Amino acid sequence: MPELPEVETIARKLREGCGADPSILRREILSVEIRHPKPVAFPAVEVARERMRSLVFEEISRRGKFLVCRLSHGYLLIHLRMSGDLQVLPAGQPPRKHDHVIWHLSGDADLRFHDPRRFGRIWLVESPQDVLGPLGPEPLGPDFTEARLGEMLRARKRLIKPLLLDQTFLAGLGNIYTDEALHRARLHPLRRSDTLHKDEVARLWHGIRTALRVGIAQDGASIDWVYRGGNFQNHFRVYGREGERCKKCGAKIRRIIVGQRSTYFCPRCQRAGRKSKGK
DNA sequence: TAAAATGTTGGGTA
DNA sequence: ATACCCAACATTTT
Repeated sequence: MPELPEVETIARKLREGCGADPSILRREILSVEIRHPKPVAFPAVEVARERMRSLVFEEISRRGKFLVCRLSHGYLLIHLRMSGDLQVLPAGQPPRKHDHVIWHLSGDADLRFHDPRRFGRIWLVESPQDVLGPLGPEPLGPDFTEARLGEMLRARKRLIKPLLLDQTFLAGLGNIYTDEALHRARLHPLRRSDTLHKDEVARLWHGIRTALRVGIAQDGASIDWVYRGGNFQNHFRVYGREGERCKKCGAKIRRIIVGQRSTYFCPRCQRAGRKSKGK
């Protein structure tokens, strides 16, 4: 479920703790309980379990939609995909349905990977680049400039929405924040990437960064059956609002399918350019 | 009931 | 090589 702001929020909570939930930093992994092998992408399940034992969580960060845990040796990388979640619970609580991996930590705390759809994956690697290498730039990073975005867009001939969802193009946007960013930029989701003018590139750059920043400020979104405290769902301008009024112009929000994904936009604010579909 | 859900990947086509 | 389409993964919810 999570996109960049949700993963950022989870990383911060694991790092700093959250209310009664303690930080997992400096805690030692006493043992790892793998109740379902599916999420363990690398190395083999038993090897991963053995290697994690006695390691310590030294640093928690994020790259795109990946949670990056630097351990006292190597890195634990976690991708939550559609329905994954990470929670810290007091030791000794019985596992719940869909708790697939449980790290038993020093100080009587457990870290749990909970994932009903089981699309999520974890990796234990020496170098994070092995997994994170193909990712595009960080949209909130210092090297992602307006000029860089313009060059990136011009180098491709793709529809803008599927391109923004491509993690090798830009790391961290998902279906929600892409639609929100395009609305902020007043760009139609079917615009072709190499047709954007300079001011449109600037609007897109600001739209992407503002949507993500607001999402992070709201602790991410909590929708469907996963509630983890975020509030961004109450700030959606277009996502999930088919038939409702655009908060900017009052037109009815439309829903179309682009690249097999629901796509919400305002037909008045985000007018399609004449040559937007190419051909 | 059928459809849809914050994601990615692999296979096929042009 | 690039771009695009579809199916698949697995479960829950509306």
